[in-house]
Amino acid sequence: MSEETFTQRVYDVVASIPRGKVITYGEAACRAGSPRAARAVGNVMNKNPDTERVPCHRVICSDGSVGGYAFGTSKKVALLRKEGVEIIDGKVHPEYLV
DNA sequence: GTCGTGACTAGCC
DNA sequence: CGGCTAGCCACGA
Repeated sequence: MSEETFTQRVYDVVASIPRGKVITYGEAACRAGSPRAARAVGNVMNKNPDTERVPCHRVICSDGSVGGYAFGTSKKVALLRKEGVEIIDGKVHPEYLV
């Protein structure tokens, strides 16, 4: 149970993000147990095999930019907007952060 | 055990 | 405001 790796932990954290909200890679990394592993989180998301189970599109950069997406940043933005997240100039409003 | 990789972050010019 | 550098972490080969 507690043998979960950082990767497994990230999936759980991202999956716990409420719809219509987003968090930064640093925040996800912090919840995963490594506040400095924002980059590692990105790696996990990129390898994320279950995008439907893990809404990796709800993870954005700390500066508000959408960041990247395995299916294309454009797709990520479209999904966020559908969830109710307002994005301007490619940047998500900080109030949407959980 | 070592190296390379990447959807990051913060600081500096 | 915009671009670049250096530092950071976890995973696979």
